[in-house]
Amino acid sequence: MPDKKWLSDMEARIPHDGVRTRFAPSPTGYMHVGNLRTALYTWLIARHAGGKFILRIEDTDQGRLVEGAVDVIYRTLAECGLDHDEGPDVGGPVGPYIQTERRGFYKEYAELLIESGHAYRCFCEKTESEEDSGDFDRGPDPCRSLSREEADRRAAAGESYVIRQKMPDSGSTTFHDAVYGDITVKNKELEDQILIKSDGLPTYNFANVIDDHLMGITHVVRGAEYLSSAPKYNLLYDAFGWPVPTYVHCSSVMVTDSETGNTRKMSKRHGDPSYEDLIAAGYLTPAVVNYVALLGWSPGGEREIYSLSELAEIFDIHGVSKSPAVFDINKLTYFNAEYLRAMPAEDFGRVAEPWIKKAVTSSDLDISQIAALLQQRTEKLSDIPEKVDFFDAVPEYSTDLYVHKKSKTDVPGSLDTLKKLLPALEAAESWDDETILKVLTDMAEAEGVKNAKIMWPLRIAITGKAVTPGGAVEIARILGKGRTLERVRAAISMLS
RNA sequence: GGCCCGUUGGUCAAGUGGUUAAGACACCGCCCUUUCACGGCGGUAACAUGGGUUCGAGUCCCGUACGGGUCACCA
Repeated sequence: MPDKKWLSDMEARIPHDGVRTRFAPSPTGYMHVGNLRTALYTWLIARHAGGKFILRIEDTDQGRLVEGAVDVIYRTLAECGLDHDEGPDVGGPVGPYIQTERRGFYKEYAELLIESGHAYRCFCEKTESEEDSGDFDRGPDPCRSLSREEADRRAAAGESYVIRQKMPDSGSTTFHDAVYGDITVKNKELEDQILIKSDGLPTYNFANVIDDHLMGITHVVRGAEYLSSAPKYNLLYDAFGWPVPTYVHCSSVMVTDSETGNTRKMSKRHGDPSYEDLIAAGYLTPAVVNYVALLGWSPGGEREIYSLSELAEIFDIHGVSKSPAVFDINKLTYFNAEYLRAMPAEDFGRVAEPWIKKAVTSSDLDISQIAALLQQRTEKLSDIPEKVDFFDAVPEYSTDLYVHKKSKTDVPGSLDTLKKLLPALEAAESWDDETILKVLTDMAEAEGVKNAKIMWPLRIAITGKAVTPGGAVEIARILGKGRTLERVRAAISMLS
């Protein structure tokens, strides 16, 4: 490699201070569950080793930039607690951290490769409109090598050319992956991939190698879709004489297609949930993070609930699985319910309040008391509104609800119960659980029946629902005496 | 189609030559109980397949099937 000043300057900037990992998304969409998992594993590897986690934006595809996508990345990482030590927003020793701001570098390195015979300039005759599709025998594009002079001439004339990596004609390349082990491919299977596009920007495959090296990345964590490109990366590292980082390829996150029943890779295109979708659907960030951590990785024991910092402590690449994992919303829901139940009551009240208010608008009802009823029975926050809508108003309901075998109730019996209950409740001097319960149990005793036979009709009368969070006593308490009596009267007239 | 990777119950998975093949979700049953839930107890359910190697294979090797990935001037 020729010794050029800029080259040694670049090398001099590279930190050698332990583990450095990077999350390198392209700002072209939203954070899918798979992306989030990759980011999480990348972060965990760094934190576990006490190393640095770097954010790099890969925006070399000018045609696919999506406005606001970078903000989604920042916001998601921040919400999930995946803090980065270096990145476009916080800077760092090896910036810039946005690839389009590094465009000058790539070309220089590509030129180095041309000088050493590992790459060549070329002009592709084939135009885009001629691209065939459907068959997989397309092979390399027909192109013509260009000398430097020709290339300069073309450039001056406003015409473009690309720089391709020259693959060896024979032999094989072996690379090591921390998850998959050693993988060997024949060099003749490798195509002369494009390094620098005609717009002067590097391809992902080239920019990645350059940046990972220049940023001192020790562990390259990425999706398994890059596994087949890895030999080409190795060849590039070798051509530059650079050390090859530890590869950590993670299998895909799959989803069961509701229509076909088959599994397929999760994708935005099919409407599979992104991180933001899950949050909007009432899932808690730590639950999502915890679940996603275990989707394709196992700590080995029986425990499943881990905080982010606990995950960082125990994370081990050896637990990463090779086979694709199916995203199971049921299990995520279970994790979410666990997190919801484990929250301090005040915290739950705070996160539940907006969801309760979607259905409960009466200002005189105590939202925190409703939240208390909900905490042990909520799997995801979005389930809340339909659970509590009756607080506002009793929905239309069938008298069939008064028929309950286990409580031994029927319609006429319920009417009778409610008629007797009304004056007893009216007579109550205070309105708390103890008082209300006593009214009900006293009546049950007087009638010589089980408590349930009294409570069931009352609960139906004041809620109009077969299933409610909490029982008759608690709901009557929250409703207040006035509203409870009003509803009992309404039920009596309805049944009469 | 070529190349690469994978395959333990419906799902996530433990398991690194000798186990009655964990555990969790989901599902079912029972108990608890003022509905539902929570909680407790129990249950159904798996090593894709055929050959090797070995005293012995879910664990190692080969084939087959199935699944996934890749074969872009996208990442």
